[in-house]
Order: sequence, then structure tokens, then C-alpha cells
Amino acid sequence: MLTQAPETEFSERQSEVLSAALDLMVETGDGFTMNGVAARANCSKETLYKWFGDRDGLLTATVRWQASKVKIDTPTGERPDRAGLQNILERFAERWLTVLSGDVSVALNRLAVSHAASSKSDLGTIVLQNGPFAMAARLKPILELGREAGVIEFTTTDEAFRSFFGLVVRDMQIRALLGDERGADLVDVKQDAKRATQQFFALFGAQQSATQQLKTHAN
Amino acid sequence: MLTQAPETEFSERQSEVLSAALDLMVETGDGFTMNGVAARANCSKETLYKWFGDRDGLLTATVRWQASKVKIDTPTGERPDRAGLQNILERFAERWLTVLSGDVSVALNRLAVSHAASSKSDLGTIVLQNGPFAMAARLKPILELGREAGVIEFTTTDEAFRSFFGLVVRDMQIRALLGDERGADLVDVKQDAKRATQQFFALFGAQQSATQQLKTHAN
DNA sequence: GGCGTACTGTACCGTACGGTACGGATAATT
DNA sequence: AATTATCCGTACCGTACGGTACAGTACGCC
Repeated sequence: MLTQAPETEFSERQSEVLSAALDLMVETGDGFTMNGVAARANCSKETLYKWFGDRDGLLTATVRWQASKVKIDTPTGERPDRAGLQNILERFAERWLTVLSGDVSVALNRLAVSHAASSKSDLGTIVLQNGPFAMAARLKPILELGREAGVIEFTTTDEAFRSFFGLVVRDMQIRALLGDERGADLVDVKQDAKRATQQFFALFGAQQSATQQLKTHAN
Repeated sequence: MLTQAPETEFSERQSEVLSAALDLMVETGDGFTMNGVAARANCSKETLYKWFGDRDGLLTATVRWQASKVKIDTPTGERPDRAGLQNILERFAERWLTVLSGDVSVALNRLAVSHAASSKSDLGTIVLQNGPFAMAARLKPILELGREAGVIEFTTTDEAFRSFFGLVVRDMQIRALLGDERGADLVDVKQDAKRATQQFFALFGAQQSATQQLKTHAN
């Protein structure tokens, strides 16, 4: 009625249910039960099965619903200068670190990892698609813009992206997934994003002096 | 009787059982059942419960048993020169990548991640201890030797270690855990170890002329 | 009012699996 | 030979949970 998004995959009531399901998943991980979801959402199990088919359907629906909420702005298409690119990457890393260290991300990644073992659902693929792959998809154009602008240099975009990923995430994610208590304290988002970006520029920044190169490659 | 190791935590027969359990865990993940293990190992469930207490005991015993097999040589205490350190780190990265991309590591990490959610066992801690922490424990002394030798520079050892981790592992592990089919192909152990080490030296190598650095890259 | 739709709440079924009990086989010890 | 310990195989129990059936309720529509 009010906020009817153009792409309404789930009804309002369904979203409520999915929200309850997500909460439960964050709390209990894969231990969530259909009874539990029904109770939490004040809906009947029959409705659950009617809407989502089975437990796995509810699980994947919840993950996709959550992923759809995280859609974010794709950046400008302008060619950035060095400081601009550095700024973009730093902000990018900040958001990425914030998401990855969050409760919801940890919970859903754990669920996806669990289910990737006995692969009866493509949950791993979904999370992969909305996780590393989405990051790559949004970051690679930026990196290529940076290269076109002569600010950074690399052979393949994928290599540059993966190195950036490593510099940003390091061992944070695996430690969080494994339940390292100090996991939360391990992330100083601002600081880590800044460090990672600086390191990235140290590795892939165009040969200095940048001023010379900018002059010669001016176009 | 024959090969009675000084530290015999498990009997020979028990090791057989644990080996079967591990196989089953690699195959079916957390879906392994006590019946299944008993059948695979040709032992009775009662023995399983007698030896390992309960399902969780068998799980942790298996993980610890596997971890005990991976104990590797602690490196020399000599101060390395630049080439020496580079060589050590590269070999180190190679072995690390090989382990992390292996079936057993992926399976056990998945299990540990699963159980970290509903934390009724300290499986996450165990894997953490034998995973990233073990890597850190063995790598940090090496890095410090390198610093003492004036080959590399860093403020805190932990920071240096974590950056090395990120450069080596990148997005490989999470993608493998999430079941990325191309996960195996993603790892070119030799090449990745080399690249990561070079990048690490580019970031933390002691001050030097660019020509020197370029020479080391020539290969 | 009568009817269909959509949903809740609950009771129920089937099954899979963790855990236990017990009988029997083997082998070492006395 | 008798006893004991160890362990296999299997049958069994209890329970938790996925999934289904069904009765009841609220609401809109003709």
C-alpha cells in the first residue's frame, strides 16, 4: 500500500515472517526450527510450508530477502584522481568490513558454509553471489576506472581485486566465523580500511612520480 | 606395539576409527551419524560411546587427532638474509595454501564454523588454535628474526602476520568454504605463494633502492 | 445471509538419529 | 578349563523435528 517497491518479491506479511526467521537464524544458527519460526512470527506452520515449500525454501528465501535489502549505490562513472580513488576504496573497505563483522553476515555465512557441505541447496552459491562476487562486481569497474586514469596499475582486474580483498579482510572473517571471541574487537573499521587502502596503493599505485605520469598520459 | 609414539593419545585401533570418522566427515560434513561411523569403522556404537563419550566427543577427538598429524617442523633459529627469508616465507605460504585448499581442511573448517553458531562445543576454538593461531605462532618468530636481521620492517608482529595472511589466502578460503566449484582451480599454489611473498616484501621490506627490488622480481 | 479465501493454532504422523542394553565371539590371564 | 576383559553386532528406546491434516476464525465479496 504505502511503500510498494517496484520489485516486490515478498508481501509485507511475508517480510515480517522472514524477518522473524532471520532473527532466529542469527540467534540459533542452523538450530532454528519451523515450530520456532512459526511461534516467533505468530504464523502457522502450514502457512510457512505454503509460502516457502519446506525448511530449505524458508532458509534460502530468508537469505535472498536479506541480500535484497543490502543493495547499495553503484558509484560514479567519473575517472577519479589518486586522492579520489583512494577515498572511494577506503569508504568501500569500511562498509565491507562493517558488514562482514556484523551479526547477520556472520550468521548467514555460517549457515551457508554449513550447507555447502551437504549440498542439497544452493545456499553457498547465493551467499557467494551476494558476498565476494558482489563485492568484486562493484569494485572491479572502479579499479578499471583507476587504471584508465593512470592512477593504479595491474595486469588482470581479478588479481587486483583479490589482493585488495586480502588486504582488507585478512584473517578477520574466518576468525569471526570460527567464533573467535575477540573477533569484534579485531576490527577497527576506520583504521583497517585506511591501512588496507594504503597498502593497496603501495602495491598497485602507478609508478611515481605520479605527477610525471599524469602529465605524459594526460587525455 | 610397533610404532608406539612417545605421545600416544589414541590407540592404534582408535586411530583407525578416527580415520574412518574423518573420512565420513569429509564426505558428508555434519551429516555423519554414529551408526555411519560404526559401520565404516567396523566397530560397535557402544565402543564409540565408551571411547569418545558422545557424538561431540567423537567430533572433537577426530579434529584433534587430525591436527596432531599436521605438526610440522619448526624452522631454524638462524638469522636469515633477504633471499633466505623470502624463500622461507614462500615455502611457508605454499604449504599453507596446500593445506587450506585441501578436502580435509575445508571439511573440518566447515564443521567448526557450523558448530561455532550453536556453541555447545569448543570446536571453533580447536580449529582456530590449529589454524590461524598455529600459523601465527610459527610465523611470528620468523618475521621477528627477519626484523632483527634488518631485512623487513614493521611495528607490531601481529600486523605483519595478518597482512601476510591476507596476501596469501585472499578470498580463497571463504570461497572454498562456500563451495565455489572453481575453488580448487583458484589456487595456483606455487604462483600464489610467490606473488604473496613478493607483495609482502614490497610492503614490509626494509628500505632499499627500487633497482634492487626489480632485480628480485626478475625471474 | 451465504460463500470463498487466507490465515492461525494445534494435534498428529513418520522418521531419523543419539544413546543404551544385551548377547555372543575372541583372546588373554589364571 | 574357567574367568575376565574387550569389543562387535544388533535390537531397542526416547525424542526432536520436518511435514501434514484439520478445525476454527477473520474478512471481503456477491
